[in-house]
Amino acid sequence: MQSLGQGSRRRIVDVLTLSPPQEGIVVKGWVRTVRTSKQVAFLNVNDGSNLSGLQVVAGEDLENREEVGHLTTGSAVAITGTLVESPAKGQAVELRATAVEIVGKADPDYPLQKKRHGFEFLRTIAHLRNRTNTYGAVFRVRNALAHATHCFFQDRGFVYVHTPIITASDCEGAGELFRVSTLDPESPPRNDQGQIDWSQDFFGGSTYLTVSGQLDVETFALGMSDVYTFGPTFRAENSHTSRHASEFWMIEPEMSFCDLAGDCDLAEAYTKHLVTTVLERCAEDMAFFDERVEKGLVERLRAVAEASFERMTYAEAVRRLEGSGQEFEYPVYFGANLQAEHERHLTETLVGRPVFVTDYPREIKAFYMRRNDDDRTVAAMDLLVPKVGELIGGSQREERHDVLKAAIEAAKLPVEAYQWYLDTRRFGTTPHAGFGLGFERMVMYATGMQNIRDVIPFPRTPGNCLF
RNA sequence: UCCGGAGUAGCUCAGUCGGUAGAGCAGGCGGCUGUUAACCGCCGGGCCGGGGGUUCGAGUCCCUCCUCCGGAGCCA
Repeated sequence: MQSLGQGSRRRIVDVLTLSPPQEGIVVKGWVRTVRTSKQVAFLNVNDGSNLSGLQVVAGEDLENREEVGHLTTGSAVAITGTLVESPAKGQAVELRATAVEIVGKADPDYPLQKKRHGFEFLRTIAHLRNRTNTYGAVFRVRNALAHATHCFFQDRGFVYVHTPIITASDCEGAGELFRVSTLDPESPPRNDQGQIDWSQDFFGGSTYLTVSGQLDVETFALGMSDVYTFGPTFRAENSHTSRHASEFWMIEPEMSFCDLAGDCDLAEAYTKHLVTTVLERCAEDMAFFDERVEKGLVERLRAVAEASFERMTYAEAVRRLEGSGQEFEYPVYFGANLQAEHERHLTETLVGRPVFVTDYPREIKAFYMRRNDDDRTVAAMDLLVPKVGELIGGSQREERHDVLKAAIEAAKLPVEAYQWYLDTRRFGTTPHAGFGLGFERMVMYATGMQNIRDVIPFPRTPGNCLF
């Protein structure tokens, strides 16, 4: 039996690097366009390995030339032929077909056409949209960013920790949770007071989908030094914005024996590594985004790769914003959470490049952030970047047992549920720090795409869980 | 959840003052000396988001609901 593995075909991106002529080349992919004239038919075939695809020429001598000329967009084909220099403009080489096997025809109602579609429509056919120029490029870049993430941390000796998806506690009070339950919703068991008795649920108590792997990964840092987690995260927030999804991916590194400045150093190096890698590895796709999605994108990213990021305290940021003369919808004052409009103005206008804002008032930050000596701020940092706003949020963690316990109590969280977390502060605690990066935010930043639903393969948002 | 905008052919859209529903692309058929979002000709294609109202008459005006988009909040 003949094998149909990868060995029997070549990726188009690789074929394009060969110097013609080359006989006996086999490519397989999907037809993007068909142009037919009396003698010749031209197919643009794309296998997802690059943006431009390969021009295939079906000449008169081809046995099934008639059938090939009637191929519809979206059909799957396997082509054997000779790679030759192209006599026409538009491409350097083309594949002169000696055989075209029609592997899978596309019905005439194939929804993708040889023209621009709106992103809104393409979201309704998320199972097919990876076959378009834009989404193919998005998902190649997304892949490159994921790979670059692992390379960056692995090269620095970080251990990849798979933190759990199902959790028992509302980790940090970060947003609404999705409950995980196997109880019968029609008739759940009830206690004496008539309330649902969650102790009879699958795990013997209430469980939820994770909103952050941070607390779990912290415990690994306090034993394995440098670690990171990279996985799906879930928020049941009813947000209708272009920047929020109910299911998204998050990268959370955590380092022991590290302070806030070291945390910023890592965040800056990581961001630059991602940007540099994607410019190098996805040059064709990035040029496409630069031309069709956001003019000046490549230049903007290059500047990020070379700039040194500004660092300023929250207090200074507030002073700069107050003194900027800019009118804001929401007032700026010490103690206020920086609004999206403030963050954008700071990084885009006042600083003009990425900026770390550090040392926020402790009232507006999470309980686990380390209290500063001034007693009113915590060792938190946000990385703000032009166009997107907050890209990374991190902090040095509170390593002092009693201070942490008091913070949990002050936040009105159940101390019992955090006993395991507090344990790490009793058994060899160390200063440690980490941050979280919403992966889709990074993909948006790198591609210039404006909507989170267009950078994740199958977006989940309130009221929408198709595919 | 709040504020704003939009729903017309498979897609992208036009539709004047309220008076019989339009184009381009896609699809089908044919033509064309190697095309580049090819080009030329012909053909098929509509619950004008749903419901209610005003009117002799509603895609168009009013009410209501739904969905989508943008922004805000929440956050990543």
